[in-house]
Amino acid sequence: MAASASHSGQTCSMPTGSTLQDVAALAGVSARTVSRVVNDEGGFGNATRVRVLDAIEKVGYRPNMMARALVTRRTGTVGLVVPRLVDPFFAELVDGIQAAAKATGRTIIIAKHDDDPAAFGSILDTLSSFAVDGAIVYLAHGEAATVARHATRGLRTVVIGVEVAGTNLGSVLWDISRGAELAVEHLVRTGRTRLVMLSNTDSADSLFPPRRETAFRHTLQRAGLEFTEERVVRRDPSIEGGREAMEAVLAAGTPVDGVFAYNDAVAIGALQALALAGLRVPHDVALVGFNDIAMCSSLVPSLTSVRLDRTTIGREAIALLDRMLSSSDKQPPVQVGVDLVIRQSA
Amino acid sequence: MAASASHSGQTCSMPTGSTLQDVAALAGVSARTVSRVVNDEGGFGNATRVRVLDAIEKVGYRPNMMARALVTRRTGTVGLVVPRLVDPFFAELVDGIQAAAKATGRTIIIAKHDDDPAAFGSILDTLSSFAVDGAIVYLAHGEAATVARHATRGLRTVVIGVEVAGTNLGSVLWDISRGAELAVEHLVRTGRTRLVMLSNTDSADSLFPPRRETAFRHTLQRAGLEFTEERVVRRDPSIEGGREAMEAVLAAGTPVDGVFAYNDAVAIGALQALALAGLRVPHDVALVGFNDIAMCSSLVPSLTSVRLDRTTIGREAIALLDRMLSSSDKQPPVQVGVDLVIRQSA
DNA sequence: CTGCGTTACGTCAACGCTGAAGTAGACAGC
DNA sequence: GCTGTCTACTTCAGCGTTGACGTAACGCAG
Repeated sequence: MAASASHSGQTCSMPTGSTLQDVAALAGVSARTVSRVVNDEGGFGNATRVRVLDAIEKVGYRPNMMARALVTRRTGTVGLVVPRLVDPFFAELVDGIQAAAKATGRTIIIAKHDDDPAAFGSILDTLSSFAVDGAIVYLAHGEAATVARHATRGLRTVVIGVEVAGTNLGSVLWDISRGAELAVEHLVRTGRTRLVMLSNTDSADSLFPPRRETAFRHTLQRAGLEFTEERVVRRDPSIEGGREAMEAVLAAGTPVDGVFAYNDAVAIGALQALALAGLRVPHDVALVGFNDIAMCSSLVPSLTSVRLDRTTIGREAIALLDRMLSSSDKQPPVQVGVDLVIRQSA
Repeated sequence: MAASASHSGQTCSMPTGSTLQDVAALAGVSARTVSRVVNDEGGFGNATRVRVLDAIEKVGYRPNMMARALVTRRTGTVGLVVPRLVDPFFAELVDGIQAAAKATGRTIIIAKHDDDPAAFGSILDTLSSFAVDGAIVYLAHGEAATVARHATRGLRTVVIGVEVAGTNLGSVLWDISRGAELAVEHLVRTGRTRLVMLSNTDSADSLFPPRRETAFRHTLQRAGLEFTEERVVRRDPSIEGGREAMEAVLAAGTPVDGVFAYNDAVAIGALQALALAGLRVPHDVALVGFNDIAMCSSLVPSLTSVRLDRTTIGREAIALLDRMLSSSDKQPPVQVGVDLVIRQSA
């Protein structure tokens, strides 16, 4: 077949790309041999290799991943599930993971769940359908059970950010408590004594312990500074929330010369509120954010923040998934360090 | 086979999820019938449907997309290629497209090319390998030829943001010139007469015409305001670039009471520079951004900006791709409206 | 010249699914 | 009763690829 390839051999509309068969026919070998060359399995002569490679070039052959995946059960694809893409933290996280995946020749399928448990479940179903080699997920609230169930069914999964106990999930963790300590210690060390934390409303009732708040309290106490409940103000962890929280602190007349924000967005909001109130940062009030999103260095004043290195997280997550794919032993959680990036704001 | 399903029927390690065959055996019908039920093709009795659905539930069957795609040549997947994910504009664009895709039951594979032509090409190759139904791409500089070549090979492609002439690509466009006009007209209408544009260095030599700059010049002229070259300052289209550009304007002593920024990041930078210089926005200087990223409404003062509605763009891109998939006729470009969102800064 | 190992292939079946075509039974009309 | 039409199925092949296995040709030791 396809022997009608006349001199120019140009098949006009190539609706379904060419296959191993086409290449084989042109090169005068069997499809199996072409497959061997494509996958560099060895077991072919050099002359054959050259002929096959030529033919591949000529017909523009691209391996069909669907067919390959059907037989090998590996797609070279990793599902990545995050709550949101518009949040710079997650956008940068995705970026880091994708860079790491690229380095190991994997493709990433990104999905977002918007903290919707139903969406979360169906995303995992879809990923299974697509026969991803594994998944890296940042959990929706309380969806640990769902992800654990899928993992039991065979989806190798790395959870990032929290440890889910008693399952065969992998974990890549960072020490939020330590990060918060670093931030507060820095404020104390630079002479701030009237500290306030702008926290997340979720912290009050979250399934996860309010690690930043706990660290804030303990670090204050260790430093011999008084902790009172009015020194933690909780709002939505957004710019607006941060602005409101800071305004609330100022309106309440709480004396303040240092602020630890739940995340960088909150810190940005605080920066706005302080500017509106005519307070200078860091002269009057020092300010520390959390996450170290890219924008921190672009602010005026630039924002001191606790850094979670997304490149490292990505690399570790992919590496852990690799280990989980090549061995079914339970893999220990991976800790990624946090550090404080000191800029102008504190 | 698999008749060993004892009373509880629990297969412990389920490495390769169950198949149509497994369901068929349990329900006592042929695999083809199960397939019919799964795809709701009709041609089965109600009793059978219930039995099959039960069996599906029981064995936890999930269709294997690879196998299905191999036969049907449709994966229900769309490749989405953007330059960057960390840029809020693209993050929001991805969000909009993904929302639209979800509504039509599609899955999105996201890839980023970082304006690297080599990466761009290999991304398109990968997408072809994965047999995506189509692709939505935001071009890297000058990669129109690459995308056109892939389109010729059968990859249905929608290009967003620019029109690529003389090809079988679809386009979703927005009228940047009109957006720039709206912005500048607004500044003029509100009594600003000493306008400055903070532009992109690329504008000078880009393959794309510098539409914002042209519109700026023409709108000034139409309004009877003098245009001089010093009224356009070009820098990197980032926060830092915007800050530098604004500082350059102030340092040069160019009189200014209105600023049109290349994008919102530049506007944010300008906002910083103006604040540092003790100028109030909008009292002393009015400021308009471009794109209307989410953060515009969170700034202080909130930023007036030209809105490109990402939800609409996403919906139109997916709809256009749908049309391209169901008909091989050349589809006309789709225009998405732009408008000006007036906030505090102008 | 035989036996055995190695290299370089080819052949065949299978992955899980669906399109096409077939079949068995029920039911209607004349 | 015969034909035709419909419904509800079944059977079979094949999508493009790779794993398992077969085999022809060659080299080389004895």
